[in-house]
Amino acid sequence: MAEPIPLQAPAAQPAGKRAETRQRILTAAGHLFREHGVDGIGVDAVMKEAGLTHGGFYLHFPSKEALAAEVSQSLLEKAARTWDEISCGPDRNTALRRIVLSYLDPAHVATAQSCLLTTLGSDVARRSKSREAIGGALRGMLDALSRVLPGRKRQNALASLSTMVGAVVLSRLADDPALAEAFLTAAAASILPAQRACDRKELLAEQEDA
Amino acid sequence: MAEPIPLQAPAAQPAGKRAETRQRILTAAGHLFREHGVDGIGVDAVMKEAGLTHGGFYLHFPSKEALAAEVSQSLLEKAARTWDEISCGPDRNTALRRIVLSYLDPAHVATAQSCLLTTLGSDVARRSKSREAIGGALRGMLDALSRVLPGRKRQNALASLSTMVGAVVLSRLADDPALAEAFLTAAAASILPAQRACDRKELLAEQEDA
DNA sequence: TCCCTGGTCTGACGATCGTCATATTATCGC
DNA sequence: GCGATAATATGACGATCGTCAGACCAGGGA
Repeated sequence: MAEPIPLQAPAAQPAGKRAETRQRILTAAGHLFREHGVDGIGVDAVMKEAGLTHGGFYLHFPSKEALAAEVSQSLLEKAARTWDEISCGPDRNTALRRIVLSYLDPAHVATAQSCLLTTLGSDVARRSKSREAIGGALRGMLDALSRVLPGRKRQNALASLSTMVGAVVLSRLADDPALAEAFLTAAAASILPAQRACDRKELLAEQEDA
Repeated sequence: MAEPIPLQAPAAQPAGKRAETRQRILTAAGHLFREHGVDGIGVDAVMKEAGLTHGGFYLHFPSKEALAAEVSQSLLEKAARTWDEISCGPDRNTALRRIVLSYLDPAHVATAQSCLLTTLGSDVARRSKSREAIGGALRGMLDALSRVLPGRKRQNALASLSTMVGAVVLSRLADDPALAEAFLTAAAASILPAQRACDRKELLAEQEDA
C-alpha cells in the first residue's frame, strides 16, 4: 500500500466511456419503463435497447430497483429544471400557459413518453427508494408553478399540478379519442381561468403547428 | 343430442359454489393488483389470497390479462354505482361534498386500496382489454359528477375528476406526509369553491371521526 | 349403492426474471 | 509493440412467471 500516487490520472480510463454508457442505459430505461412499467420490462430488454448485452448491467447499477430509482430521479429533475427555467425566464406572463399547454399537449401525451408522474406514478409510489429520489424534484415543480400562478399560490400550485397529472392519466385511460382530448382541454381551461377561451384555442393551435 | 331436458336443473351443481369462488378470486385480485400492480403479483399469490391453489385459476378465467380486465371493470363500476346513488340521492346539496371528500380522504388513500384510476391507472392504460372494459364506468362517474356540479357541468366534471385522480396519485407519491395531505386538501378546496374554508375543515374533521 | 359430473388440487412444462462469476475485448501509459 | 486495466460480452444459476393436463374429491340421480 501507500502507492506513490501515479500522477493525477487515477488509472487508464479509455475515455469518459463509462459515464456515457451509463447514461445510455438510463435513457433506454426511461423510455421502456414509461412504456411498459417497471415490472413490465426486464433488464435484458433495457440493455438491448441501449445496444449492450444484459450481463454488463451490474457494472453500472447495483440492482434493477436502483435503476428504477435513478431513472425516476433523472426524469423528474429534468422536468423540474425545464419548469424552473420557464418560470424564471423573461416573459413571465406567458410562462404559465407554456407550462400547462405543453404538459397537456395531446400529441405528447399519446406518445406514452410523457411526464413520469403520469406514466409511472403508481410504480414509483410503491417503491420507497424511487419515492424518496423524486422528493426534491417534486417540490421543485411545485415551486416553479407557485412562481407563475396567481392567487393563493401554494394551494393553487398543489391543485393545478393535481389537475394536470390526473388529466394526463385519464386521457390515456379513455378509449375514446374525443374523451381523451376532452380531459386535456378541460384541465387546461380550469387551470388557466384568467385567459379568454379563444386564447386557449389559439395556443393549442400553435402547439399543434409546432 | 336432443336430450329430453332433465327438468329445470341443468346438472348436478353442489351450489352456486362456482360463482362464489370466482368472486373470491376477483376480490383478492382487486386487493393485490392495487397494492403491487398487475405485473407485480403472480396468479399463484392471487389464488393463495383467495384460499385456493394456483392450478384451478384457469377454470375461472382464460388468462391473467382477462382477470385484470374484469377486475378493472368490476372495481370501477362499483365506484360508478356509488357515485351514481349519491348524485341521485335525496340531499343533492351535500352530494358533491360527500363524493369529493370521501375520494380525497387521507386515511383511505393511505391504505393503497383506493380508486382503481389512481392505483392502476397506468397499468390499465397499457392494456387495451382493460381500457375498453372501464369505458362505461368512466363515463358513469363523469355523469354522476356532472349531475352535482355547478356551472358548465361537463367541463367541470372532466376537470374535477382530473384533479381528484391527480391529487391521490401525487399524495401517494409524496414522501413527506404533510405534503401528501396538502395535495388532498388543496384539491378538495379547488373543487368545492362555493363552500367556505371552515366548511371544508369541519367536513374533514367529520371524516376523520368516522 | 354406485357411478357420473362438476369443482378443486397436484405436479409439471417452457419461458423469463434478476443476478453474477468469468472470459473477452478495447484502451492507455510506457 | 507490450503489459496493465477498465469496459463489455458470455453463459449460466436459481427463482418465479403464466399455463395446462391429469388426478382427486364431493354430492345428486339412478
